[in-house]
Amino acid sequence: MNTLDDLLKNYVQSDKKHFQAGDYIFMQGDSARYIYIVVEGQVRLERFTIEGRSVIMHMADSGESFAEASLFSDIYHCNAVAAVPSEIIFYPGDSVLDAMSKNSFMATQFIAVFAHQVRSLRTRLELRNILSARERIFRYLLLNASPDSGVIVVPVPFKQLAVELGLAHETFYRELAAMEKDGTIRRSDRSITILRSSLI
Amino acid sequence: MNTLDDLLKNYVQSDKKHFQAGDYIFMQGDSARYIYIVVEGQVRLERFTIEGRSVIMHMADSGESFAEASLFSDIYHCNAVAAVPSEIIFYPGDSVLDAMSKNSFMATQFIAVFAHQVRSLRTRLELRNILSARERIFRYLLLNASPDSGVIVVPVPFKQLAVELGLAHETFYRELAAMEKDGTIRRSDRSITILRSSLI
DNA sequence: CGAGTCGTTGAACGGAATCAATCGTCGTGG
DNA sequence: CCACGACGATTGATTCCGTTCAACGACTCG
Repeated sequence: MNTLDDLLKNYVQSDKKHFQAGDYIFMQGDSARYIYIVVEGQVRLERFTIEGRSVIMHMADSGESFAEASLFSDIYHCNAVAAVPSEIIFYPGDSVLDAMSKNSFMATQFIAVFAHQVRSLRTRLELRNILSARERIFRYLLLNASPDSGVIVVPVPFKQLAVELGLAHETFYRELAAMEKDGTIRRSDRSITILRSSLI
Repeated sequence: MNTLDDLLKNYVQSDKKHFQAGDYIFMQGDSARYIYIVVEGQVRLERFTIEGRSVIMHMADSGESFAEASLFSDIYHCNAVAAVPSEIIFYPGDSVLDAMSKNSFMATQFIAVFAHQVRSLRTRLELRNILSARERIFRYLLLNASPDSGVIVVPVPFKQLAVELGLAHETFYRELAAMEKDGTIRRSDRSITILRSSLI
């Protein structure tokens, strides 16, 4: 039970809808009614600023939820736009709040999901403080390796992992190749094994 | 009511303690009993990995909470070490859970705090995807400017803001000076005014 | 069998980190 | 009360390494 969707689907009725690339899911100032889950696709959250410029606040990928803060606000404070054709689930905010007030176990689970997410985001942010691509990748591997075997199974294409790590995919592949060459790791398809901690 | 401390102090009794730099607040594997708030100082959250290496997961600064996930775990999954002399508040996890189950309003507030934090972390992470220092700073300013006046009041030393933006402070000062010179912003002490959107 | 995407490697460029030095301010203690 | 140290703010010069552009092979899917 790591995602909001896993939790909410047990307690609250939802709706589902498809959006074309460029479609608005909601706009800044609209009354905040729903929490959303990206089933498939990608959603861009952007805020209008002075002079009509927009600034990207977040890109929600498939599996992620967004606009959770709408539970506690009357209006949305940003736009949500489908960046690619996307399948989106809607949970009515008032139903969610209602379920929480009636079911403290569900409320607790809700907090657990958020606490987990906060921890994960903090760690990702901390990784970005590491300048060296090599070191950043290596620390990521250390953090995600199974403690006993030192194996990491990457559930997504490496290209996407590079994005998550904030690296150009070319750099990522290059460093991975270098680390394999010097015996730091071993690769086979989607799994990586840490052999030794080259860098101290 | 934006922080856990603001919320919890109304419902749960806490304890306070001082730590010297290097002191352990808890260690990986200890039974998870408390949620913590950094009143003053800085705490390093680190995880031991294979071969006894440790990887930093997060640096908690003053005002921040940490180990919130301990509410839902039997043991801590990382070490917490005071990086500098620090003043730390403890909230017993079971008391917090108890308060939440008895008071659904408090539980809802708890979720609001987390939702806010998640949104904030996502935005910070998204900012880091911007390669150019100039653009990164400028987008930060746009996001944090008062919508009408375009004024940003920075509550911390610029040096610290540079850290939050993931830039060397020299780079930060340089770009700020350049932006002031070319008329993009105006500065006076701790407040910055956006004059025009130089970059499109 | 093409279109699209992942994976991979090479070469060149640019810009941010780094090292270094200086100034101003604030607090502190002798 | 002044000397000193600590730290923020600032600017200059240099280095380095990650991005970018480019090109190619492998593989999948329609």
